[in-house]
Amino acid sequence: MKKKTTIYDIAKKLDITAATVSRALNDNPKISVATRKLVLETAREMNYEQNRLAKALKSGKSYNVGVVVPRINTNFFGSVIRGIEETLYPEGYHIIICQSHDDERIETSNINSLLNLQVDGILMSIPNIQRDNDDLYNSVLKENIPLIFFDRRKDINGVSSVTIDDFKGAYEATQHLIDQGYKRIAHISNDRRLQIFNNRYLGYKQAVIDNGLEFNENLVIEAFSKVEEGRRVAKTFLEMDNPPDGIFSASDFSALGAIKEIKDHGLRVPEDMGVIGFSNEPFTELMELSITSVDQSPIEMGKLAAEVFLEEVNNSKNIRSQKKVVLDPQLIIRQSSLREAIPIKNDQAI
Amino acid sequence: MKKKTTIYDIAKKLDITAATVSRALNDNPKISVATRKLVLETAREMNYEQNRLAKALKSGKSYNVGVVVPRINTNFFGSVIRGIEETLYPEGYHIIICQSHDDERIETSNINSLLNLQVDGILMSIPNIQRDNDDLYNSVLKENIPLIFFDRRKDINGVSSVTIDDFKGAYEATQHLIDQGYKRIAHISNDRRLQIFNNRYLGYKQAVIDNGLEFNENLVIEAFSKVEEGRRVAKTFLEMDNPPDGIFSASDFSALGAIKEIKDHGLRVPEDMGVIGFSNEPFTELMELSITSVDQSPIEMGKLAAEVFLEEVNNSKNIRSQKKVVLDPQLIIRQSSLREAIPIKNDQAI
DNA sequence: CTGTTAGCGCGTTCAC
DNA sequence: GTGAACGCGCTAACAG
Repeated sequence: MKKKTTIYDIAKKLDITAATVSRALNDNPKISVATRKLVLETAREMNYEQNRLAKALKSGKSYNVGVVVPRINTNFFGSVIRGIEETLYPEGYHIIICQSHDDERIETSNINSLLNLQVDGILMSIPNIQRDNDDLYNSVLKENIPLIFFDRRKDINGVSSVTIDDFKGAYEATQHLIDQGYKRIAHISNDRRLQIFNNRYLGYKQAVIDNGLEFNENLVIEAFSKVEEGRRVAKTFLEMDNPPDGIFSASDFSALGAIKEIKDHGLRVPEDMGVIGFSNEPFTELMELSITSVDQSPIEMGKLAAEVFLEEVNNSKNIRSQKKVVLDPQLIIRQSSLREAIPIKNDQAI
Repeated sequence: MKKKTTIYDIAKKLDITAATVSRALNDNPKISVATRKLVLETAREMNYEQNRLAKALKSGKSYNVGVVVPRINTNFFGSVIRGIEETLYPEGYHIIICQSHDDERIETSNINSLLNLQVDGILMSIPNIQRDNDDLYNSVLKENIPLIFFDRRKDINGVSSVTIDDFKGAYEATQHLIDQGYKRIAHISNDRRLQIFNNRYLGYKQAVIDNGLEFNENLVIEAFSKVEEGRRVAKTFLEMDNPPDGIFSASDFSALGAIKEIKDHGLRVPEDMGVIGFSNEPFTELMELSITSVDQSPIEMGKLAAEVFLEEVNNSKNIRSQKKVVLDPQLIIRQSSLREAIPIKNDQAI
């Protein structure tokens, strides 16, 4: 274990006191230019590096931020974290990752553990199935450390959030289907206790109503974000007496499942049925029949969440801001919803 | 800022000394059962939590491990990190993530930064394009903290690694193509200064030779792991006087590009040409024409890397182990290489 | 068994 | 401007 050089080492060498070295290193105004220069030079010579643990213990600020996500190996969360890391690393912060596995108890453990590490902030998406962890979130606020939700948020007094406008994304997707001539639009939903899914549902519903179409609750079925689930729901739709001719899904995976099922039933996409997913997962672009989807710009979302954190941590510590940043979703039009041979407006379509 | 209870608080309350409290909390043998019980109880009452920063400062052990990957938002790296986190979190460790962006200078910054945080170990994949950062890796070893490479490794004295057997994976993929009746197998390679790609190349080559086929260097072309790159290389292959009828690609993305290009040339996959990728990216399974690929079991790889770290950190600190764990790759046979209507042996195929 | 003391590395009073 | 002294929270060494 090679010993690191401390401020004492360089103090001894220069025959001054450690306090002076500390001041020189921290740009303290009351110090002579000469000694500062001297200290900085010898610090470099001796490969001095500040011990961040000691500083953290002393100051209470660790320059670490905690990030809690249900799981890390999905394109969406991975990309958000990427955005967070890229914004915070240049500012001297490090990212500590925890996975909640959509489990409230693990989430509680994660957050307590992060608090104990004296993280300077926590950025997170709440678990999928969660009843009431408000006390937990409030305990973070009580410690006066910024808490920021991204994507899967919840209304908590004092907690900022960065999301996309799910309502708008869903509305535009549904509108696009209607514009393409589909007359009877169904919706594959997901657990609507989560705001994001409820908002997508509401956006869909509003678009249907605004276009003078009949809103039918039977055309809305919840499903997990899985291919098989999409198949299951599509099967139900197809076996109806009066089946839909368009599907807006709150998930790309269930959208894909729906497409597979539709084809297996001998129908064509997009000729007979139009399908749109949500999230713009990489595979939606790669498919032979590319899938129209709503992009959530996750990297951007991560960057913004990080920026909100930086604002909160740098500004007045006492005023809880509770900022709400809402990103614009972007409909990426691809083959699965393009029945009409209209010119493609969106240059991001293939 | 609500003050946390420290061992002093509980010492004062019990009218004993902080050292005793510390001993009680740390299962020190020389302490009476009575006081231990008393301490533990009041600790719980007062919601005491050990300050890990103070402990780290004192002990030099932070219970943090650093993970450095080129980028986090890919299925492979995300899954490895997932495996690492799931293994280390129950042991009380936290994961600090850094992205090197395949840049040596950022990598250097990452590692120095992690050392400064006094991480107890560093788990990483080396950057794609890298000349010689051996000094950097050795500086980690000099501090006597475990360094473990996963996937993208390099031979460094004292550094353990967890990889899959790329040679074997490539060999089996190529063999499978030959077994399916393809006679002239080409290879889309990648930067072979990286061991993984060189080993895939060697495995391919050996399989070709072992089967008595002609090995032709012209049938090996390097490409980045991108769809367009796969198209480019496939185009070159198809325009040859004597084009190949099978392609083993070191990447799923270039394999997909190749398939798209082949189809655009009016040929069929797998009837006219067989294609196999590498990594078992999620999309390979989802495609309408599902793609045969080599699975690298990334989550397992992460778990093993974490276990190797735990061994090294728990065992004798002075002996550098340099363990080499090699995982078995698994060929996932799907449609893109299945010309013969043979029964599918692999139950993981669709 | 338990109390006392000291130190991990740093920043920050308070004097001078 | 600079030095001396202290404390962040915890643990290890030495007493007793």
